[in-house]
This record gives sequence, structure tokens and C-alpha cells, in this order.
Amino acid sequence: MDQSLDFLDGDVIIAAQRLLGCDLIRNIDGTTVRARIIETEAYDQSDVASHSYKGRTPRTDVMFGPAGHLYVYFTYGMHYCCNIVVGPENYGAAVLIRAVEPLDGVLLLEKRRRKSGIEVTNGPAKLCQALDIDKGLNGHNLRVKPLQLIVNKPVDRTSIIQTSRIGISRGKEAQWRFYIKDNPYVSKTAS
DNA sequence: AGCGGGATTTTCT
DNA sequence: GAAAATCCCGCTT
Repeated sequence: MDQSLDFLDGDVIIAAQRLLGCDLIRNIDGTTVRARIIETEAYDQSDVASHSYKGRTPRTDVMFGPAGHLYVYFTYGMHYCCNIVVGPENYGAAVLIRAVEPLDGVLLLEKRRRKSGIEVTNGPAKLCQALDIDKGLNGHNLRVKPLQLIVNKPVDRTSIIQTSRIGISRGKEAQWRFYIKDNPYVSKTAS
């Protein structure tokens, strides 16, 4: 049942699609939360929109590290967003998690967000607030507690929608955003 | 339902 | 010094 994370060593575009339908298991104050990945975006060092485009810096160091670790960045003066590091060592690539669907521990997530329904996790900074992800988890290995990635059966190809990425000024042409069709937690439909 | 602006601070030029 | 892989609220239709 526990499948390998080996696919994270490969291409970031493939990994972004393969991560759809996988689960994040988060332990918060004795409560176990499970959330399914619904929406992702790929970022690669060859891509002007990526933080790793300009090379390795203190901030992007984790992106160039081993696959299967968490890259957390702070933005707009108040928000955290999280990525799953992809690719070989010394190659800067990662998949941004833009939306998840809560499966277990929904009450705790609603309490943390002071919201209910899709508003709990339908955006990259929202889900980080809900799952208590901040700088302290930057570089965390997703194979161990308190935050683990569980690989599930791949989502059917016909259920994956591919669009351009959200919120960037350069690199808008690339169709590197993926989400599960008809899932209510998708941050923004169409494009 | 959709648009516009403000919040707030890290990061790199 | 400016931009930033965003979110939320209030205002207008």
C-alpha cells in the first residue's frame, strides 16, 4: 500500500500530474489530518516563473536538494505556500500544492482557518494555514512524521485538466497547472 | 458575482 | 526600492 516516491526523481511536469490524488498526512497536536491533493503547478529551473530560475540562493536551497522534501516560501508579507521538491540533487524543480480536499480532521482545519467548506483549503496559502505549514517545515522529509506524503493510484488521465499557471507575471504561456476535473476545492476554474 | 485595493515583509536588484 | 507562485473585505452591479 505504501508506494514509493521514486517518481519524484523524474520530470517535474509528470510529477505534478502524478501527485494529484495523493494524500498528505499531517499530525497537529495529537490529531491526524488527511488531505488529498487536488491542484498542482510545476516549477523548473529552466522556467522564468520559478524561484530556482536564477540559481541556488539561501531561499531556494531546498529546491536544489533531494526529491520528496518540502519547500516552503513566504510571500506577500503574510502567506506561506508549500511545494514538493522534484528532480535529482542540484537540480532546482518543485511542484506547488495549490489545493487539497480534507478527508480526516476537517473540524480542526475549519477551526484553524475560521472558515468552513471549500474555503478551508482551496488555495496555496489557505491550505498552509489549515495544515499548520510554515518555515519550520521547510526542508522537511515527506517520508516521516509529522507530515507525510502517501502515494495513491494515479488519477485517470481524462479527469486531469491542464491550464496555465496562476498569479505569475512571466512564464504565463506554459500549461503547467493541473487539477482534478469537477472537484469543488479547485482554487480557480478554467483559465 | 465581480472588481479593486489594502495588508505586510522577505528577497533580490 | 520594488516585486512578490495570495487572501480578504467592501463596494458596485
